[in-house]
Amino acid sequence: MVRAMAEESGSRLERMSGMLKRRGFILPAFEIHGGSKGLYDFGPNGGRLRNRVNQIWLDHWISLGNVAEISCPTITPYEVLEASGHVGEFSDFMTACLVCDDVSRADTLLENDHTNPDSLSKIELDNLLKMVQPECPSCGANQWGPVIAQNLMFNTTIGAGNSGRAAFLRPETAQGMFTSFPSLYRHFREKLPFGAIQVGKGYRNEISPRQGMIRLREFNMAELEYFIDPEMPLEHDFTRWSDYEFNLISEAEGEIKQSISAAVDAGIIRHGTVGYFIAMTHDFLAKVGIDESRIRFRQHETTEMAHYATDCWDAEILGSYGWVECVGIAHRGCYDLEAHEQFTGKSLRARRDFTEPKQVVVDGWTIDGAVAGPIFRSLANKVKTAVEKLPKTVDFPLILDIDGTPITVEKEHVKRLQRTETVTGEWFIPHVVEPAFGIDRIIWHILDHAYQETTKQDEIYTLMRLSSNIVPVDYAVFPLFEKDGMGQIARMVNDQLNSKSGIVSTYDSSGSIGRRYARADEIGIPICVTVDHQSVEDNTVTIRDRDTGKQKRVSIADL
RNA sequence: GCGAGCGUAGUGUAGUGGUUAUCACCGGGCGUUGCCAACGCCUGAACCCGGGUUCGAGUCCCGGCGCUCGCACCA
Repeated sequence: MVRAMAEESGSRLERMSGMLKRRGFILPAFEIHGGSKGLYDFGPNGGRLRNRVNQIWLDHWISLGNVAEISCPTITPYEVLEASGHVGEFSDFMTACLVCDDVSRADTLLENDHTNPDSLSKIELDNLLKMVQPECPSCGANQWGPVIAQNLMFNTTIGAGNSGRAAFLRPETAQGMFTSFPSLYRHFREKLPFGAIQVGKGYRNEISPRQGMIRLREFNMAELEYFIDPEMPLEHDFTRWSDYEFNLISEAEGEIKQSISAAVDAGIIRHGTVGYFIAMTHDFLAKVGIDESRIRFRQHETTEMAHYATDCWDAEILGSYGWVECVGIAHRGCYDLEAHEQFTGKSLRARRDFTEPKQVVVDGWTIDGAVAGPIFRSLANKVKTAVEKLPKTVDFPLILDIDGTPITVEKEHVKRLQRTETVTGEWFIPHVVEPAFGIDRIIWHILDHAYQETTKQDEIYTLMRLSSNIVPVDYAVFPLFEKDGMGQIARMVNDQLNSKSGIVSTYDSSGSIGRRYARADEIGIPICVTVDHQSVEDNTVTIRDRDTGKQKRVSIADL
């Protein structure tokens, strides 16, 4: 029984994949050259469907009112992804033997020469490799080429030859939004919370892409980075969802059905904004035609979460491959902005005014610039910083340790510093809540959920019950026959529909009328318009609903 | 990356070394039919790539590429 079901669903998957290829939804890319694993085309129907999904996604988040769309390059300099932690987490450092071309992991080669080679940077590995000259495990030589970060990110070079700058194709769109933070902060008049969204391509050089559209090497992603002040009270309105029970799998409670506000109040969802985005994500998925009963939200185990995240929920969708994670909603704390700030020294902060200004009494020492400056020269600034940290009770002269050098500070080098400052606010690194959508995986499940097989005269009849929000073609126009003027009327109706903005209509006159309806059903065209003999008399046509097959007669003018 | 299986028209397939590669659906044209894959005629379209064995390879062998499944990997 179970086996029979498995075989049944297996062949359904095969028939569906065949149909998606035949009808130009999704197909293997570059197939005439043998194809390439993990790369797919969206065909003439899939292309438009993808575009409409992207557009709905953008509109969905922009409707929040404090979210802006941006677009960043996919080519990303090495340093950006080094700062974000991707180089360390995402890749292995490889080096090629100059004699036999065999590639080895640099840290493995240096295992006997360093206590923790895994922790070394690329430059450190390069240097240590030149110094140690370890033996090549395959040929015994000891000449090594430059260290290259390799694996899950695609390497590339900006510019030509030796002067080129190391770079990657981005593994996610997020980093561009973090590095654009100063511009976003100004755009939003320096007021949190606000968000940046972006749809675009991401690249991961997966070791072994599998399962069709589920793991790709180049994929469409859509991410929102929502910047918040961790100390500001949240203002999320959950009333829209007060009657809706979400499928949640929480770390503590297991599988439960609960409203979002209840789950947030109970602390199951650890942050209100995460809860709000879970609800928003659910609405988006429903809008593009995902079956609501096949959506669930699963909380990451504490051990499975990235070390900096405080809460993370995946939206999982049930389809032909089981439950697949399609959206990740993570509270990332201040990790990303802080990482870029530390790496670049540029401020990525927002300002928070105190409710009442604070009086800060400064009572200590500082250097007397006129005297100490010429004496300490380039160290003067560091001496000043050190002196200002001293308590007011110290006696001079005293010896300070500046970068490992003992410096004697005489009484005439310093002066008392006493003043009262009024501090009106403080700078802090905003926290980030990030919903990240795998568009291809979502599209796969849209197609999977829409694909329906019924039986008609002992044959399998295929119907795509796509949401009219995202169908690639909105109308099909058929002349019952292409004679007696029906063809001309049908062409005119088709032109009229196509001239409307955002509407796509196709004209089809080949084969019997039933065959044309069947073709339209397989693409998921919601409305078929048929021009018949009566149309010639009174300018009416029949319109047929895809899902019910029901027809009614309307005037051409009313279309 | 390792192991196993597979690769034939757009799709699904038949083909155990021997004519011009099977069948169905499919696509296009014409005809016919008063609305749900009807029918007739005509027509289009394939052995993944490269080597080898052989008089002869879609078929056997080797390598590559791709697909599927397990193991590993999957911020």
